[in-house]
Order: sequence, then C-alpha cells, then structure tokens
Amino acid sequence: MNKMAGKAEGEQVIVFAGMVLKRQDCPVRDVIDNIGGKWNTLMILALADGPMRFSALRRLIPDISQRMLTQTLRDLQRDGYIGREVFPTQPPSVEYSLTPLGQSFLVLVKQLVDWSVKHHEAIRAARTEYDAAA
Amino acid sequence: MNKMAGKAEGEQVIVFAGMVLKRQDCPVRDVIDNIGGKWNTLMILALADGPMRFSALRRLIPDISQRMLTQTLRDLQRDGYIGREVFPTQPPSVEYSLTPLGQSFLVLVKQLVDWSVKHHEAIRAARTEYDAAA
DNA sequence: CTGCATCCCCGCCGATACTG
DNA sequence: CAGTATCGGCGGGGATGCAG
Repeated sequence: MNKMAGKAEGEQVIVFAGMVLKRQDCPVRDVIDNIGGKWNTLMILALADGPMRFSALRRLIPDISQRMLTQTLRDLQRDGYIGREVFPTQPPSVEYSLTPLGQSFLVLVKQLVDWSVKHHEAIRAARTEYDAAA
Repeated sequence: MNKMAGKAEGEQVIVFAGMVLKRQDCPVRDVIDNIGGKWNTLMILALADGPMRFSALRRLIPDISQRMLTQTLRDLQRDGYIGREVFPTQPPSVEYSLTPLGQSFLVLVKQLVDWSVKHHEAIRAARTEYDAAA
C-alpha cells in the first residue's frame, strides 16, 4: 500500500500545518484510499438517506458488479464507515447503514461533490486547452 | 435526496442534492481521480506554501520517483490545478505553483487531512476490531 | 437474496537508463 | 537541472459461475 523507500534511520516525514505526517502508516492514506476507490464515495452517498439492503444498492447503482459491491461494502465496513445488519428472514436480507463515522465522512464527500460540480467546467476547459497546446 | 432517475437508452444517472450526475463524463470522477492518485494530494500540499522548483519537490518528497513526479505534475497541470513556469537560466530551472483553482482545491485537501488526523484513531480501531472478529 | 471463488485484462507505479 | 523512454510487477476491478 504505502511503500517505504527510506531506511529505519532516515524516517521520512512531511510537515503540514504544524502536523507531522509519517510516511509509514500515514493517517491520510487510510482516507485517501477510501476516496480513491471507484465505488467507495458513491456508496457513501447511496447510504446518505438511510439504511439500504444489498439488492436495493444493486438497483440504485446498476453498473456495479456484484463482486465490487460486496468488496466495497466490506472495505467500508472494515474501516468503520458503514454498519451491517443481518435479518434472519427467509431468504436472508442484509441491511447496510452509515455509522456516525460514516456520516461524519459524508460531510466531506458532499463538499467534494459540490466543489466538483462547481469547478468541473474550469477543469475541462483547462484540459482541452492543455491538449490543444500540445 | 439520493435517487436513481429513469434512463432512456442506458443513460445511467444519479441524483444527489438536486443535481444530476451522469455516469459518463461525471464531474466528480475528474476530481476523485485526482484525489485517488498516490501523489496528487501530496503534491498539492507541497505547493501550499508557494512556488517550488522541480528539484525542491524531489527533496521535499524523497520517496517519489522522477517518473511519477513528472507525471503527477503534468496531470495536475493539465487539469489546471498547478502552473508551470520555465526560467531560461543555465542550467534551466522550472517552477511550479498552485493556480487559483488549485488553491481552491487546497482548501478541500486540508479539510481532508484534518478529518483524517482527527478520525484515524477510530478507523484503525474499527479495522483491528473487524480483523479480530474474522 | 446475499454472497464467495476464479479467471483475466489493463492501467498504475516503480526501477532503470538516456537526453538537452 | 529537468526531464523522456522503456520494461515489468502488481493490484484494481469486470465477467462469470457456484453456494448457503
């Protein structure tokens, strides 16, 4: 995940806003990886309005494979963003929901979406201009 | 607030906060991809305090390869986050700096860092607990 | 209905060598 | 100093099939 190039002696750190972020076991990487995944943020948004069942999520996000749906949910559950509750019905049903941590994170995701929508015009413009210059 | 809208010809869209996000050419993906990359956010942070030369960035981030340094800078430049200025000295020197768009984005990154630092304890706790349960 | 297992492709990223 | 070029590993993620 986060490979260390330096030795134990040369402990690489980065200072930002007075905080020391060690390259190994960097707190930010834990979060970045969750944002960077193809489906993670979308999953957080999907659960924004309340708990949802597995099949409901499939319907909500039609173009996700079963494999990635399961894996994304597991990853987010592992890091404490979402909770999983199994109901012993027949056939069984499983409900996923945002934990307090997940809801806290949702705020960031929403800001990210807002910023994206607001600036994606400028981004695309810069992109075409750059490509044209080349 | 988060609902799937109908589709006409396989045109998948997702509605969030009243905004329609088409799956193809999604504005959020442009931003997400920049966050998700291994070095992108770090580069933004590195330029937070002002312009920096190529070699200065190398020293600041020791464990980045020359290849990825160049590529990351190019990508961010292409999307308009950073600017590049060449000084005709001998040998030549190049300075990179955040554009207004980049500085606007920097705000988000900082919030991300703050959130990470504040909650990474909870995340790691959830992670070990999940692994223990397994 | 809710998963896990398997196969496989492809793009990220690192290592290394070469240039103006 | 500031790049470019090439090779190769590795892991993300899609498609499909099987199971409880």
